[in-house]
Order: sequence, then structure tokens, then C-alpha cells
Amino acid sequence: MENLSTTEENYIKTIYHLQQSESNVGTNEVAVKLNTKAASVTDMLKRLNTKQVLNYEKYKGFSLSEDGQKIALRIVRKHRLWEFFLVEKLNFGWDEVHTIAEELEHISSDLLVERLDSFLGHPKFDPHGDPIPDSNGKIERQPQINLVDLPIGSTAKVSAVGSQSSELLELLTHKNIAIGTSISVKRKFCFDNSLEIEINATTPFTISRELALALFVKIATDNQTHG
Amino acid sequence: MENLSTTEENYIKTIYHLQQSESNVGTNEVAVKLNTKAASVTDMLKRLNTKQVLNYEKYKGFSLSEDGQKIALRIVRKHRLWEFFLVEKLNFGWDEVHTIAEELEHISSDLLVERLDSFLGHPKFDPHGDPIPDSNGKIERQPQINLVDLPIGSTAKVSAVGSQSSELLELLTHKNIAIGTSISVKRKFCFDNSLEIEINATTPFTISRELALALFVKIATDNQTHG
DNA sequence: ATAATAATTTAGATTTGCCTAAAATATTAT
DNA sequence: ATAATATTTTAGGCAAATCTAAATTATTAT
Repeated sequence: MENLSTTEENYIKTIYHLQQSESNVGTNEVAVKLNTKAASVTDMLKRLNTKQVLNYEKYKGFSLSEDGQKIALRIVRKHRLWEFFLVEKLNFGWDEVHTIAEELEHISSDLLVERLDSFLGHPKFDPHGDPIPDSNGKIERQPQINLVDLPIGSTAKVSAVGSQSSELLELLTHKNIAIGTSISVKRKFCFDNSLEIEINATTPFTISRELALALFVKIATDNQTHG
Repeated sequence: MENLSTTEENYIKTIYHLQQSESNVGTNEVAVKLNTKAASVTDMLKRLNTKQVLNYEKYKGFSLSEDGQKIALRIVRKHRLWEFFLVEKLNFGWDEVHTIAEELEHISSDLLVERLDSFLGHPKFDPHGDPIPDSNGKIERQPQINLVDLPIGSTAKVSAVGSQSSELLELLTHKNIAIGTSISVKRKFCFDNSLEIEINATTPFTISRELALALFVKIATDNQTHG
């Protein structure tokens, strides 16, 4: 039932992530995400179907089976633990770790993952604020909202970012925004939906709607571990 | 000139190790080490030849090129650094790390390797006593001798073991012998070439010639880092 | 020196993962 | 309801890495 190739694991992980945001995931979307062609995806769907990790009916659609989800969560767990390791122990920037973790996430030893988890002190979130599934695949979701939905005058802490793209992370670094940064929304401009925000009691500045959409925040109460 | 597959890297590494002990390495030996067939090795030799990492003439023999050796040393460096990490930071036993490191050694990021090296404090030897090549591929060889060549009455410290087989490591663990253990040779028995040895001033016991051949020792002077 | 044996290479298939081009099915727009 | 469009699948092929069986070259033993 096991022994999946790196490629198979990548398909499973991609389908998992797509299913988190959309209910109906298609062949084409998977192809785009994996930088491949729809025909190749169909081939793999058939294989994953026979391996029982997918429910698949041709022309109708597909979704991860129970087993498939468990496998996906194990990969996500590994990916995020390694990212945490790279940032916390090896002093990488949060914008440098994604690519390396894409390789490390396929190292197979389960014991390694558990030892790494202990070594790191059982972190709950990765450097981008995404939750790390526990060894049973359980995810502790944060009660976070998108920055665009934060009312004017409110203050909240950045809890996650919407993507790992180096372009986004470069911009955030330049604007001094990181996980844990307190943001107050001063004004919203209807013309272009930009937001005026203030961080660390410095001069307020404006950010685009695109950037605001990529930021998730948590209204400040008491709180746990965060880089 | 670069971008080698995991399989190609494994061939290069295997040829490197074989060439350390023998001058003339053959297709069959490589096949045995890699658990594959001679025909498959020939295919790969041709590919590695066109990739310039090998000097190869058919039916005549082959050896690593300059480039090939550099690549091999980079892989060995990664392998041994990861082994050190697993033992020192994640509390693995020295007999558990080889297989995991065989996967980790193929993670490509050079920056990762250098950061890992710093994080670990630039270790000179892996948990089995094998030297870790530096970032230029330079190896600091230890002036060590085989235990069978240690004169009767002398004392020396175990500096390396001759193989990573779990069978050997199991036996050593049972006999309480590890890297750094002081061994005095009490007697040698001609009948079966067994050795009577003493460690840590406990009751002397006998070890087989096979075991003695798998142990390398360094006559005790002042000395550096060792697990 | 030549026959027997051992080592190596070639020939021809297989599997995985991918591709392009064409066909089949589903969706949508009128 | 049907035509146009979009999505998905099939067909047929390619490269990497492997295999078995057969052929070739090298080594050795008499």
C-alpha cells in the first residue's frame, strides 16, 4: 500500500493543497501547479487510483482517499518541520527555505521526522505561519482572518502569509512585515482598495490590496510560540 | 556539466569508495555493491563517460575523472555531516544512521551543507570515525592502524570501523566498543588468530580476527573532537 | 597456443514519467 | 436543444534506469 515515488508524493501533496481552497479540483489545475501537461496528470491519476490513494472516475473528477489524505499530511508535516529547522537552527531566511524543504520532505524515515520534531520542541507553526500537522495528521487551525477583513482601527498580529513566492517574501521583508508583526489598519481607499497601515508605532504607509490579501492576522490575545 | 540524478550520484559514490581500496575496479564489483546487474552498470558507465565524470574505455576499465572525484567527495561530505547531525543532535545510535544518510546525501543545496557544517561546529569525523571532507574536498587522514597490527601490550583508542553493516555495529555495541574506546592487546592466539583485549580496565575478553580487522585504532596522544 | 572460463558489452524488453496531437466528453452560451 | 468552447482522456512516442539472454572480449590454465 505504500512505497510511493517522489513524483507520486508531489502529486498527492499538490492535490491536497488544491482541495483545501477549492472543492472541485481539475486535471488542468494540477498540471499548472506541477509545471506539466494535462495528459501527464491523467496518467498519474490512473496510477494513484490503482494505488488506492485517490477516488477517480474518468471525466467526472477525483479527490484524495482517506489514505491519500494521511499521506499528504505526513508530507506537509515533514515539509513544515524542515522549514522550521532551516530557519531556527541553520539561520536561513524564511524566503529561502521552501525549495530546500521540497526536497527534504521526501526523506522517508518516520523515526527521523519524530526525532526532528522533538529536537525542535514540537513547533506548532512553520516560519510562514502555517500549522504543522502532528504525528497523527491533526492540524491545529488558527482563528485567523484576512487583513482586508480587519476593521478600520483594529490591531492584529500577522499569523500567516498566503503564499511562499519569493516575490511576496521579498516585498514583506522590505516593508518590515514578518510573522508576529502587529498591524493597525488606519484607512481603506475605495479607489484601488489599498490600505493604510501602521506597524510598530512608525509612520503609517500604504499597501496594495494584493498584498493585504496575502496576509492573515489574528486579533491579539494571549498566544503561543511564534518565530 | 552538473545536474546528476540520484542514481548517477550513487554510481559515482560507489566507484569512489571501491577505488579507495582497490586500484582496478570492475563492472561486476560495482553491480554487487549497488545490488544491480553488470549490464546496467555498463549502461551507466557509458552515460557517466559522456558526462565527463568518468574515464572509460570499453573492455579496458574505468576510473573517476577529476570532476568525478570532486562530485564523489561532495557526496561523502554530505553523507558524513548528516550522520554526525543524526547522532549528535537527534540522538540516533551510530548503527541507525547510515540508511537515512544515504537519502539525505542527495539533497542538492550547497548552502545547506555549509550551514549544517557550521551548525555542527565543523566536525572532522563522522560517528564511525571516518573523516569528513571539507568544502574543498580535502580529507584529513588519521594516522591509524588496524587493530591486528597493534603490538601486544600496547594501548590505543578506536578511531574508526571498517564497515557500516548493522551486524558489525550490533556486535560492537554488545561488546561495549565504540569510537574512542581504549583497547589494550593482551595476547594473540595463533590457532584462530583471535585476540585477547582489555577495555576500561574490565575483565579481558577475546575477539575474533574478523572483528579485529574491522577496527582501526590510533595510538593515544593528545587528540581532537570525537563523539 | 589454444581451450575453458570469467568479465564485459550488446540486443531487446520493461516501467516510470513525461510529451504532442487527436479524440472523447462536459460545459456554456445562444 | 444544439453549437461552440473548454476540459479531459487516449494514442503513440521518448528518455532514464533497469532486466534477461546472447554475444564479445579478456584472462587463465593446461
